[in-house]
Amino acid sequence: MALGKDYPGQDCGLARALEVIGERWTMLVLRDAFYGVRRFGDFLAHLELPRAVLADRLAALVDAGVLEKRRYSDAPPRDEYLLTAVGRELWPMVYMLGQWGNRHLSGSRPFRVFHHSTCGRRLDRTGSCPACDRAVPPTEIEIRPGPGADPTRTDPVSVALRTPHRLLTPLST
Amino acid sequence: MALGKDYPGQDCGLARALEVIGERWTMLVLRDAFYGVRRFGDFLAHLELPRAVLADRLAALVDAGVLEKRRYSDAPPRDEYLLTAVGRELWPMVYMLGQWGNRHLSGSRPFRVFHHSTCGRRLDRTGSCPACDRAVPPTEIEIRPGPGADPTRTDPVSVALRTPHRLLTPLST
DNA sequence: ATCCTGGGTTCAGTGAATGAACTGACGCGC
DNA sequence: GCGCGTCAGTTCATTCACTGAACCCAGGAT
Repeated sequence: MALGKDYPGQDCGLARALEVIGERWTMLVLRDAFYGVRRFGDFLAHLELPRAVLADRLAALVDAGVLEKRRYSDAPPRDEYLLTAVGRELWPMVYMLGQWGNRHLSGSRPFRVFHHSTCGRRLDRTGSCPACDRAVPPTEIEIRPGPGADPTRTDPVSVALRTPHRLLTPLST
Repeated sequence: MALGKDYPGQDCGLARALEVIGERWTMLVLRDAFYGVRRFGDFLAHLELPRAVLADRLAALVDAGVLEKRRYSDAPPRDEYLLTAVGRELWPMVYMLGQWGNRHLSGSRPFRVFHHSTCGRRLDRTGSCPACDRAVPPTEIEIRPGPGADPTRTDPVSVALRTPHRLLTPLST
């Protein structure tokens, strides 16, 4: 968002939340993090956003405690970005917003569908399993390609997501 | 958001949703609409955003079918903005994001608290009533001032929200 | 020694947000 | 009829964030 990313006059938790995750691209970065994306280059290729913006967003999310930057290799030095416990609490909002968009704005052909990995049932619009009758945490969710998925994309993330995948687990490599 | 508000490469319901409600100020406009704000001037005074941005956001939300513009007076000509059924489906996201912000970013003093109007119990973090054990629709929610509310604001919306108020019902005038 | 890869930073150009000023339709008091 | 006030915008110069391309640097690989 341009010119002042915060909302100083709003005495409201929503305004505080939007100051952290309300900027352009940020929610999509988080979505990818839930999908298992951890590395700068993977975010970059999948989201097709300017590198400078990605670097800024990742740093802001780390700063806010939503992501954690962790070194997974010293030679060469490589870092990965992981959702913290605070960040993982955002899953219901990310999921429900995506479902809302699918229902009303996507011609109702879902791009990806989400199943409860332990029982196989497809999640309802609130993110609950109709069989188990409870909200399913992201660690128990399997993402599968849906009928609307774009088959032409060749970036590593799009390719990896063409096969079923458990949320929060890394995307190969 | 600056320079392209959409995410053309993202084959995802979340991206579609963010193109509609992901711009700066838009979620706060929706929050106010749930609180009962309906008129241009009330949004303007409560959100303290530039008039041009408000006009743009309201028009975009009407265009997307999230809000409905309805004439409530012919002389003088006056319109009000109401949430449509599609827009009202966004309540869980607005509520849960606000709760997440309260928990992690607001020093944990909530600005406003939400109760189930039929039984009086305070809603949990998912927007459900602990007593009735179900998700509460916004029409059954009463908003009350919380301990962190700013007592210095004098705009009509802030003043009206200092007394308990049912969501989606108009704020006096 | 040179190339390649991953993960950035720098920088000019663009376009959206800002805030103040202006417009226009109408109601009201005189 | 005339001025004043209100509501809902539109216009416009300025400011600042996003964009995309170029550049940088560390550490293998060749």
